[in-house]
Amino acid sequence: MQKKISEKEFLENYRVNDYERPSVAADIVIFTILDKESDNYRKLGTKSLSILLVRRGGYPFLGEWALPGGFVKPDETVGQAATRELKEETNLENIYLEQLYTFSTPNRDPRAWIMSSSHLALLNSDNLQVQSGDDAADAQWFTMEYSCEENLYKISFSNADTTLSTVVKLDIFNPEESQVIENTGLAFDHAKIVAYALERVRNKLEYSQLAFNLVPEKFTLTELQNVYEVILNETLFKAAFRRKIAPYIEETAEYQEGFGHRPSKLFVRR
Amino acid sequence: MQKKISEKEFLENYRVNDYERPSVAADIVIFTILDKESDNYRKLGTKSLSILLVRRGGYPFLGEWALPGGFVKPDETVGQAATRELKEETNLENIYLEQLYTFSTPNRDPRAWIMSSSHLALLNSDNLQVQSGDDAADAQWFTMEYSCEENLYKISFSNADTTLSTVVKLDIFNPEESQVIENTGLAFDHAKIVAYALERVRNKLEYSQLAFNLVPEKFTLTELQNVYEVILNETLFKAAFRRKIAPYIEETAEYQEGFGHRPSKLFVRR
DNA sequence: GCAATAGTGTCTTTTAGACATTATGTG
DNA sequence: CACATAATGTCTAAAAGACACTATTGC
Repeated sequence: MQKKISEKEFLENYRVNDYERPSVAADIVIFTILDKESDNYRKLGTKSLSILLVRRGGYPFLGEWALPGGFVKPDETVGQAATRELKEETNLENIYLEQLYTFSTPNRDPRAWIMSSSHLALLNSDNLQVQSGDDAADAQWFTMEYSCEENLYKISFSNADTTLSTVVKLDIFNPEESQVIENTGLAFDHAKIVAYALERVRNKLEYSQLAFNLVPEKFTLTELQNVYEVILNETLFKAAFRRKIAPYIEETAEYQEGFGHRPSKLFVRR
Repeated sequence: MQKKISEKEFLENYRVNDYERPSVAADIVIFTILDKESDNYRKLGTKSLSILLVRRGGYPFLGEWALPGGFVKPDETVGQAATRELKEETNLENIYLEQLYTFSTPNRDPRAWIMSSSHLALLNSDNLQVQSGDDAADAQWFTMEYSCEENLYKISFSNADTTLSTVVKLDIFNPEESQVIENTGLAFDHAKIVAYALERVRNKLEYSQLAFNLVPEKFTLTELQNVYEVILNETLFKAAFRRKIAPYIEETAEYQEGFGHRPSKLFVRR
């Protein structure tokens, strides 16, 4: 039957409505390393992994906190939608962005059949100087603390006035099958998405150069080491760390001065 | 405004048609290791990485070869859709399946706005004894050969009567932006998807236990080493290989006999 | 000078690379 | 018994782990 008509005719007669279609949203897990400045002029600040969340101003999950995101339009890819949302939230462009996973459990959104193509974005402290975008009325940075044993992620999120917490038994092969054991304040299935993003970052840190996206263009080796320590939740040996990253960095002639200790050399990514 | 109505009212009045929606398909890159038996009773067969492709019986891309797949239904996840398609194609269940990437370039399908949530499935030679499913009329195994230098993948696919080939400059951070430099016989953007699947398998082989999905439940260490060699496109040192995988295997009391050489012990995954 | 961090040296332990050697079933 | 593969031993080289030590700065 089909062979009797031309491809042109076929395409003109194609009826997209023969199949039910989902809405597709692009959601973004935006991580950065925030620095809590020290009161002691000698000491360095303490760093912490942080995430940008937006307060929901409408139903469903009114008043809870969600990942930034929005619906994908017909003239863009899911990645372009995420880039657009990122710009609207943070006013930033040229940010590291990678696709994470497409969450598609039929009832994950009470409104309708809505899939979430989730993304991971990493900002460095240079980026944070920039003010937030138009859509960011209720966007806030939360510092994260977590523990993870046998894929049981216990995560807490804190800002000046709020603390959220969640416990997720992550299924690393099939993140949608993860069990949300406890969850206070995170909307939708976003606890699963955040846990999976954290898992991804922890893993990729070890076999890729992801960490450079979380430090400024010029950075000290201690800053870079802090990124690893804060994400991996462990302290590393300085000498071993420097040996390991040596192939990926290049020293500059500049130094970071102004603290009560020996100035540190600034490096750039090779 | 929204605060004046209840969540129940909001959900009842939610109009999904306010936004345009794409169709979403689940496509599957199904890899296995095929064994070409040797004519010499002493010698072992030569293994090769292979992929299952289906010949398109309708427009668009009539007569070309495509990944198995189909549209996602409203009561299933993209993963469940992939599992269902896999069953229809191969008649197999409980197969290793992981989500690969969601391809969503607006014009990637000439019919309409159709995203592809692509998946990776791995079969072992036990699985291959099973006959193919109903939908598999034109499904065929192609053995693959490839080279890769600086993410330039040159891949050829061969079966008894056909050879396809493609050259893809893979963008590993953003696979949709990969350049298809040459492509004979693969439909849609499936060349990009296959190249990305191959990249994923090559990488994951090194830091995960993916390889065990490509050997039978009981396997010889040479079989397992062959999986690595065929996928990584390089020969490995036997002693070093065995040291490295020792923590992940457990020996059985059984041996594989019947060849003109010393029998090899059978192992299982730990 | 002291507190705090920067940067390096070095010893030990572990892991990986490269062969070489011994073992064994089947025609 | 010869062929082809199985399995292991061993020497060397490289990488990782664990500390200790020296170098600088601002107050």
